Amino acid sequence: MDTALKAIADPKRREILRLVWTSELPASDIASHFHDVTRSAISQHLGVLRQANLICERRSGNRRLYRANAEEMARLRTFLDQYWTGGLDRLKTAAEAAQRKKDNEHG
Amino acid sequence: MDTALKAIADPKRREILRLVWTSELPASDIASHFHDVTRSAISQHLGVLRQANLICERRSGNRRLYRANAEEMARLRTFLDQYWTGGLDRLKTAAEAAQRKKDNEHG
DNA sequence: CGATAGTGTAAGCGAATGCTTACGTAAGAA
DNA sequence: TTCTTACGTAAGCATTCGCTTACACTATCG
Repeated sequence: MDTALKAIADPKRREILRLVWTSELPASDIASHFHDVTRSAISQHLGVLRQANLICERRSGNRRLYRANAEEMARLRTFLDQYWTGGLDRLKTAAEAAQRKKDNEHG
Repeated sequence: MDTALKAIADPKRREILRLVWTSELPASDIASHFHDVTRSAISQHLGVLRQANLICERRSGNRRLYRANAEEMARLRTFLDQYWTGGLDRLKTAAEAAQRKKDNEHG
C-alpha cells in the first residue's frame, strides 16, 4: 500500500495513470505524450506503477498494452478515505471518552 | 499540492499527522511516540509537514505545539477526489467527443 | 535470413531523502 | 547569572530517485 502511495506521489506517474485510466495504451503512445523526457524514463515509471500493482500489462505482438488496475486504485482510495475518516473517528472516540470522564466526575 | 502529496507518502509523517489530528501536541510528545528514531528525525519530519502546510505551529513558552491543518488536509483530499473522479470525467468527455464526431460524420 | 520497430534493462550520475551526531538558541528554574 | 529543558538546524553519510545513454531482446516485415 505504501508503494502505491509513493507511486502516485509523482506527478508524471499520476499523468500516466490518467492516460491509461480509460483506454489501454501501448508504451510508445504513453511515452510520446511526454516531450520533456526520454522513452526510457517513462518505461521506468511504468515499472514503478507495475510494481505498485496500479497498472496491468498485456502483450500484443510487438507491443505492451497498459491499463490502470481499477481494483488496486480503488483499494488505494479506500485506504486514504479510511486514513482521513480514521482521524474523525479518533475525534469522535476522544469526545466520547471525555464525555464518560465528565459523567464519572459528576456521578 | 505536490509537496503535500509527497509528505503524506511517508508512513511516519502520516502517523505524526494522526497524532496531532485532534489534539495539539508538543514536539517532545510526538517524538517520544517513536522508539525507533531520534528526536531530530521527527523534528525534520515536522519540518516537511510544516512546509507542506499540513500542520500549524504555535509557541507556548519553551514548547512548540503542533496540530494538523484541517483546511489543507481537506484541500489535499479534494485534490485526490478530483483526481479519481477526473478519470471518470475524461471518460465522459471522451464519450461525448466520440458522439459529436459520429454526429458530424452522419451530418 | 537480415533489417527495423517496440520495449525493457543495466550502468552511471546528480539530486533528494531519511537518518544520526553535534551544535545553537530561546525560555524557564535555581 | 548559570543550569536545564525543549526544540530547530548544520554536517555528514548511506540510500533512493529520476534521468540519460547504451545495449539486449522480441516480433514483424522484407
